[in-house]
This record gives sequence, C-alpha cells and structure tokens, in this order.
Amino acid sequence: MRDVAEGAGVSVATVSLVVNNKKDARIGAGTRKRVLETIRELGYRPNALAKNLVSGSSRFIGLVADAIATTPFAGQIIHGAQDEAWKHGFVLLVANTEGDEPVEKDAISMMLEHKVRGILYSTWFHRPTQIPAALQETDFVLVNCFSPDSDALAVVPDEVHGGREATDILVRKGHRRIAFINATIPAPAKDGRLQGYREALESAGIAFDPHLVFDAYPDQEGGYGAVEELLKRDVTAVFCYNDRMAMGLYDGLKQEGLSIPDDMAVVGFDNQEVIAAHMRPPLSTVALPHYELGAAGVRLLLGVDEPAGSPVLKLECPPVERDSVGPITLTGSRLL
Amino acid sequence: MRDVAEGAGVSVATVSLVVNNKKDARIGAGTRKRVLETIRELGYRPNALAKNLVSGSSRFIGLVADAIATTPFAGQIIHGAQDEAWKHGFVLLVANTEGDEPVEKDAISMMLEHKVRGILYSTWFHRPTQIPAALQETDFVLVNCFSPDSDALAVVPDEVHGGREATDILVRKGHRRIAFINATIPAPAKDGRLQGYREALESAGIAFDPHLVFDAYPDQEGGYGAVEELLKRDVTAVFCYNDRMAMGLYDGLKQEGLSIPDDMAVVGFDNQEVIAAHMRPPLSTVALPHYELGAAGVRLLLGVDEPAGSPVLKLECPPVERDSVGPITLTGSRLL
DNA sequence: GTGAAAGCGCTAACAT
DNA sequence: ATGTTAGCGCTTTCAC
Repeated sequence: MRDVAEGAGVSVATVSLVVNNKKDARIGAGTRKRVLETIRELGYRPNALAKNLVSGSSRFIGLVADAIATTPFAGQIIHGAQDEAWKHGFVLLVANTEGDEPVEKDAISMMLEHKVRGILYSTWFHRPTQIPAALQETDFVLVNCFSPDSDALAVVPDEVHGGREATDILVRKGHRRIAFINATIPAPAKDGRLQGYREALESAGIAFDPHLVFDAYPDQEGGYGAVEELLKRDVTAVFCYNDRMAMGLYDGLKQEGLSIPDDMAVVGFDNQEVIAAHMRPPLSTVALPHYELGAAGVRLLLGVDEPAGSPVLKLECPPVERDSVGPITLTGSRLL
Repeated sequence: MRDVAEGAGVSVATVSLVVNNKKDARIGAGTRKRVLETIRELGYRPNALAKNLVSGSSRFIGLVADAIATTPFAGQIIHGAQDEAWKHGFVLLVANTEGDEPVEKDAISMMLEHKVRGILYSTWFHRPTQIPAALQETDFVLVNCFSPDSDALAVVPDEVHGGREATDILVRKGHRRIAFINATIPAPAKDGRLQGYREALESAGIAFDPHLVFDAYPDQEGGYGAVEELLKRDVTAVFCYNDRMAMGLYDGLKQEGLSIPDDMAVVGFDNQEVIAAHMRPPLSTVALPHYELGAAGVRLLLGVDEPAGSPVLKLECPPVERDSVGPITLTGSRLL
C-alpha cells in the first residue's frame, strides 16, 4: 500500500480512501485515476488481515459440522451457508468435527481466535444437541439441530409440515388406506412426520388406523423387509420415513410382482437426488431444505432475518412429485 | 494480552513468550505459572488476526470448488482437505463457484487478500481445466483436475488402475466374457477405464472383443437402457462405467427375470455409498479416492509430499468387493 | 529471565 | 481535497 502511495505520489490515507471508495471523502478525479492505475501496475491487493485487525472483527463466519462426509446433506448446508455468507461479504471457515468433542472444542477456539462474526453449529440429521460452552463466547445459530433447554437461535426443518405434505400427495390422488413406515430410531423426524401423517389424514376425513403404522430401520434393508407386513395391511399407498426405505421397498414390491404406482403408490422423504430422481419409476418425495437451512442460518446470524416469535425457525419441506404415485385404478388396486 | 500482562505483572513480551512457549526464551517457572493463571482467569484468547499480520501470512488454505452441492463427492474432497490441513495447523477457507467465472475470480481474490498459504482448486469430476490467472499469484494444487498445457501440481484418480481393478474383480471369479458399458461423455474416466479394462483382459490372456464394449449415458436410465444390447452379447459379467448405471442395470436385469450375481455378475465404479452398499445385492465396485484427493492435495501444497517425477499425482482406486459378483455357476450362467 | 520498543498493513480522526 | 498520525494485538530484536 505504501508502494502504491509513493508510486502515485499521494499518502497511504488517500490510497485507503480510493480503495474503499469512501463516500464522504472527496478525492480529486485525477488523483483517484492515478491511484487506481498505480494499483493495477503494481498488482496491489489489500491485506485483509490488516484490515480486519483494525476493525477488530473479521468477515468470517464459522461453520462447524459434525459430518461433512457421511451424506450429501452436510454439503448442501455448507453450500447454502456459503452462498448466503458470500452475498453479505462474508467468507466461510469450515471445520469438520466428526462428532469428536475435543476436535469440536479446538475448532470453535480457532474460530474465536479468528474473531469470526459468528458460528453456525450444524448437525447432519435433525436432532437435539448440547451447546458447547465455547460457543457462547460469540453469536451463534444452531442449524438442523436445537437445544431443548435454552432459547438459542436455531433453524430446523418442519417435520410435521413435511409429514403432512407427503401424506397429502397420496390423499390428493384419492388414496384412503395409506400406510406409514416410520423409523425405529427416536428423532424429531420420527415424531414429527407421524404427526404430520395424522394431521393430513384428519384433514381429509380419514380415520387414523394404528395398524397402518409400523416401524423399520430407516435404510434400504428396512424398506425391503417391511414389504411382507405391508402387504397384510390392504393398503393402496405407503409413505416411507425416507427415500432409502422407499428404495428397498421398491425392490420388495417388484419381487412380489407388484407394480408402482399401479399396485402400490409410494412416497419417500428427504429427496436424495442420486436416489429419488432416478428410481424406476422416479420417486415422489418431500425435500429436506438443507440448502435453505444453511442460508437461513447465516441470515439469522447476521440479523437480516429476525426470529419471529420462537427462537427456533422451522423451514418448510416442499413436496417433489414424480411418478411413484398415481390415482387408484380399477385394474391396479389389489383391493378392488 | 495487555490485560494479561498487567494482571500478571509482566510485560506483553513475556506473555507472548509464554503463550507460544518459545524454546529458546527462558521464563521463570513462577512467572510462567502466574501468566498461565491470569490467562485462564481472564479467559484470554490470542488474536489470530494480529498474529497473522505480524507473520505476514496466515494459517489458511483456500479450497475453491466448482460444485459443493451436486454430489457427495465434493464433500469428500473438502473433508479430506480439512482433516489434513487441520493436522498441520491450517484452516480451510471454502468457496463454491458453481462453475461461474466471475465468482471464481472473486473467490480467489478474497483468498489472496487473506494471505492464504495456498489454494486447492478442485472440480467435482475428473477433467482437464484451465488455470485461472489469479491462481498463479500463490501456491496452488489442482485437485481432481489437471492442466494439459502446464506443469502445475495436480492430484487425480488413476482411472486406468481403477478400470483394471474393476475388471479384475470379475476375472478373478473366472469370468471371461466381460462386457464394459462405457460412458457416452468424453472424459479422462472414459478413456482411462477402458484402457484399464483392456489391460486387465490382456493380463488374463483374454482377447479384447470390441463388440463387448458399448456406450450409454452414465446414469440409471443409461444402465437400464443398456440391458437389451447387453443380453445379445452372451456375456456372464458386466463392468459399468459407474454405480448409477449399475443401479439402472439391476432394474433391467431383474425385470428380465435374471438374478445377480448368478445370471450376471456386475461391477460398478465410484462407490457411491448411499447407492452401492445398499443395492440388492450390494454392489461390488471401485472407489474414487475423493477423501484422499483432498488430503493429498494439501500435502502437496504444504510440501510434505514431494511430487515424484510427474507433477500430476495419480491416486489408486481401491476395489470394494460386495455381493454382485460370484463365480460362474453351472446353473446360473446363461451360456452353459 | 524479562522489559522496551519497533513495526506488520491498514483505518480513522484530525490537520492542513 | 489530501497528508499526518495514532493505534489495532501481536512478535521480535535488543537491552538490562
């Protein structure tokens, strides 16, 4: 910067003024041009480190994630956070903790030392979490998780709404005997989606039948294994806890010689692109708003979004209709 | 820091020495203890910004990616890079460009302004690339891509080796008529895997038959659509360009009433966990070393690994054997 | 063993 | 309209 000042025959202050083009400081048109030229000639770049030091805080936003690798989900959160941060002139500092506490502590320390504007603390699946002590030293928002015993800002998917949407896809096509294969694993998703399922049935005037709900491990094998039980239920449609279960279910159904959606309508949950969009037939499902989770997280952090009412913001899970759900057909329905 | 110095009744210089526990500077045991205590009491954290300003360069490593979101792959690269960087006391600065040139330029500028130690420039699938001009201003390593017309450091998967491994899985089980469904899209992977396939056949003393190689679009639909052609070939095994094709192929095969691996052995490529590990039967495939790509990238960048010979380091693609390949059976093989 | 002081590159009063 | 100067929090000679 000093070099530029000398080169252009001005002071460093002047250079600073034109670089940041400060409004209130009037710089002579000639001077400005001269400075700009010198900058180009010298290939000068401002030193963000020094800039931040002066201002006392950086343009960093920290993102600590418990599992960058395991799923595509974390990637989406990072992506959303990164885009939104960028939009406001911030950069993402990413740390992966793999759920390891000491690592997490180090990661947060490091971010604090870099005087981050704030920290996004994210988990790869929606769940309650403890807030690490060090987090309190700065602004933070929980992403895809929440603290049951604090009023920390958080943003999570609206599981109930998602469950309702998923069920509605089926209801709208005329299905009335709709099974729900829930997960065996306790989670906000398990309870929320079930509640959404019940709400959707109720709105449609369909009585809730507990025999139509059963549990399975939420992966392909779980879905495959659920087929036998399912076929005892005399249903025309199934709502699966997630896409992976739906994938296994497809296999089982096909093996029984059943066709989708004619013999059985299927909807999943998660909208895992690699899977859902390319199954045969493509799977109707409900999307988990991971990208939006990340983006909303930084908006909350930066205060551009205000938390309305509750400190935990719930994001909608939009339905994604593909071809695994059709109307009940006379020929197809095993019930007729 | 000044507060700590005052609190402990020493100078800031002493505090600095204690904090970084410098070897050569002898600090009285009592003084050290006193300083450490004061630090704890005051909850002091060193300011990384200031530290970096003095040292002139930061402990940042930049990672610019063209697609964080699209696939789980990018996530793995980030993860590997992050772990390795962390190991050496560096932090990852992540930028997603979505392939947009201006964004990419900004991202690199920002990293340069933050005086990063170097930049990892990564793409989500293995391909040739142009080196953005600004990159040259710092140390950089190409990850999952390479520059045909420069000797820039790069680290990429060894496609030929991968193709050989995939084919070998089949060969080892006694298969001799092995089809290869290649991609329609030009890429290092297309050429490399084909070459690997040929090499593996040759090593096994199997004559290469061009009729056993054909092209399809590298996704589920492509795999499904390839079934008809495939069944004309009188083969007992197929090597698919990627797991997604294998997934579609499964559907097609099952629809024909064929069973895997008894009627047809299948191997994929990529080892996309969500898919491969949970297909029925679980898919034998070859893993793309994304995590290692990221990790090796930072090692190359930091100079802990030296490029041996060529500036482009090729990483092995390890085979992952599951259950989609069995020995040729008398009952199963359609040829007998 | 420990302190004083210079300086990293920049910004923001305050002068001129 | 532009220059001077005092720090931002830290490291690092060099004295004592």
